Amino acid sequence: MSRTTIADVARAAGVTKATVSHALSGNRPISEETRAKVLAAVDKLGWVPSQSARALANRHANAVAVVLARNPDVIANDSFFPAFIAGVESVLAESETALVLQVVSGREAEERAYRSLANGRADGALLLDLRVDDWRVPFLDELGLPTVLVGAYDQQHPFSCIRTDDAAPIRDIVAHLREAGHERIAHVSGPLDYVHSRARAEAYIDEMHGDELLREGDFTAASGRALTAELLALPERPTAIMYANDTMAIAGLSYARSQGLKIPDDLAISGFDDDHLSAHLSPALTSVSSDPAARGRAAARLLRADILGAQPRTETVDCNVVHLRESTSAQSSAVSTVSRRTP
Amino acid sequence: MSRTTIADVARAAGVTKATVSHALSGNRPISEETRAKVLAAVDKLGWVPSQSARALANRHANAVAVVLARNPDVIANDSFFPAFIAGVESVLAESETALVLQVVSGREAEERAYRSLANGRADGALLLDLRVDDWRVPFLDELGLPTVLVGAYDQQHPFSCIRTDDAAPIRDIVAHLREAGHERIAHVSGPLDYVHSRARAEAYIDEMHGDELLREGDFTAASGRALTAELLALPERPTAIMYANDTMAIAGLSYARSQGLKIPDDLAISGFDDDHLSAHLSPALTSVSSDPAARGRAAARLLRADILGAQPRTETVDCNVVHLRESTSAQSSAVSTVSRRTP
DNA sequence: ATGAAAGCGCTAACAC
DNA sequence: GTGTTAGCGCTTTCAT
Repeated sequence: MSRTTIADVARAAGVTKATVSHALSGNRPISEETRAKVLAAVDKLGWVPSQSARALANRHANAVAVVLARNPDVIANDSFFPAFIAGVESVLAESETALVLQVVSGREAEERAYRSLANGRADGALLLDLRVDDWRVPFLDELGLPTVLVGAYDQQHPFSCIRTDDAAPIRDIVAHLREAGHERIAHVSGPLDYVHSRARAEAYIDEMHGDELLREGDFTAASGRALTAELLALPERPTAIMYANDTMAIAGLSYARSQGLKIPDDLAISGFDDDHLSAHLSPALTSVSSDPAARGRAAARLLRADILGAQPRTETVDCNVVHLRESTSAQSSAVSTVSRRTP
Repeated sequence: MSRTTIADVARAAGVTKATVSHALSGNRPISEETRAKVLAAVDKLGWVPSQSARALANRHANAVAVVLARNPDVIANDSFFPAFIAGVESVLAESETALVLQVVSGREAEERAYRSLANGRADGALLLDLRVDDWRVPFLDELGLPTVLVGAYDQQHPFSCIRTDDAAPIRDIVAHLREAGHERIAHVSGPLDYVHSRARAEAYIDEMHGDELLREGDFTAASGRALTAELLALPERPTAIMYANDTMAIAGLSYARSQGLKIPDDLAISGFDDDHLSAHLSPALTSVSSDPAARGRAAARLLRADILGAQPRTETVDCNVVHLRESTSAQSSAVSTVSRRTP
């Protein structure tokens, strides 16, 4: 418990608290001589300003927040999140800003969390896992907490936003599958109230002219398996299944194999998110990498600007790359990594 | 920016600030009647106490910290970290405690980070990636910041500690490989100044009676590949390689294959950390799962107790489970998952 | 260029 | 049982 305060420093330097404060912030002219004395005293006492006192006086916390309403288990198996956070941190580190992470369960807890964040714990928030008509958007607007939406949120909103084109890679994969002769192409999506799940599903529906072979999953291996079973039990079963993440894809792949199907010859399979091991599976899994770190960096930069008072703006981070691999190409073996930037 | 303060609530309820404060904290007797009035006013105004003001007055932040001195990229590809954080959060959520995550580069930045955390940003810290003779241990002791060491730190220290037995799974795998007839067993470790890397390496050296086939990697795919190349170029090449994580193991596996070796017949391979896809690789990768979430929960509980003034104590969380799979067993195919609790 | 003093919003002695 | 008041450690007018 560092008991040294600005008063101790002031005393040691033979000046007042105000002078110490200004010597460090540069908020008013200070003679070189006294500044040197102050700096020496600071150094000698190893003083670091109290974050809480500073936050109270300044009305800002030097911290930004991410609130996750997810189940802790889901966080553990998500490959997007850690990379995203890493990207965020790489920007925040420049300005010695901290990241406050809060996991909540239930809407009431989440509201409390945002209220208390807005009340001195954080200067802004990053909103993930956006849902269609997300209640948090108007709520945070009312709280007046600078916020950046991470995801293509289409409703009215007053915030900065990091968009991604989720439709393009889906269309690309459909096109690829069709070239390979597939006609009955299914899609196991994520929960459709997530904006990104919906965007992908809509692109799929648009390409396929219908949702006959669309099934709504929840990103877990269990749902991947169950929905694959359902699809394969159809009178006319699909010959290809596109999954909304790699976890479901692999669960589906295992199930299909257990039913005696050969991948990709009997059933083509693609994932999404491109887990760092997916390229090493056998067959290597076709997937879409999306550079979550780049999105984290962009989001953090936008949020920093917003906090400093910039006008909110929308930025599209186009980093989806389709990796076509063995699991969708009957001529197997070759690890054909056709990378292609989405337009 | 919620402008409502405790004073507004007091006015609305027709009482003073002190009464409001106590009505909520229960720190002194309050008549049911006024408590009801206060609660109603709080509710009506949607008031949430200012974290910064409270932190300043109370000298505690309702937050704990994790400082990572890692490169952001490394965070993104680590399967331990997100699960650990998820475990931590599941405990912190109970007490509405926030987690402050800070990524720093360089020792000076790290010292500043801890100083400022100790100064009102956090009530305690979780120390990961422990190194032999870690400077942070005496440093945090001097700062007086309650801390929990996550890892088997053997030097003198005044903190609570979450230990894991890293040696046992290594011995198990060596034993398994020997039973399969292997004699030249190599180990590609993590950086040896990490206590867990060292513990594993020492167990290996002890089993093998030497470090002839030990190579020090850094957990990246690149180092896995390079050191595998080095080992396979040896006049008498190893017939088995144990890697300190799955990423290096898979990189090594790919390299070995590119040299025409069959896995596991020509070369047996094991990893560590049991990435959630490792069981789905082909051959399925022998690895060690370690339940990072359980360690996160234990660490958070210990830290909470420490902050509340409990005596520091050391707890061993024994959750290492060896998963023997195809990559180490010549009779391939069967996904033999021999799970076995380490003693 | 520097000092003095008034808060920031909350908690907790200290009255009554 | 409730009101008054003095801080917590910093920033920032307002003086000088």
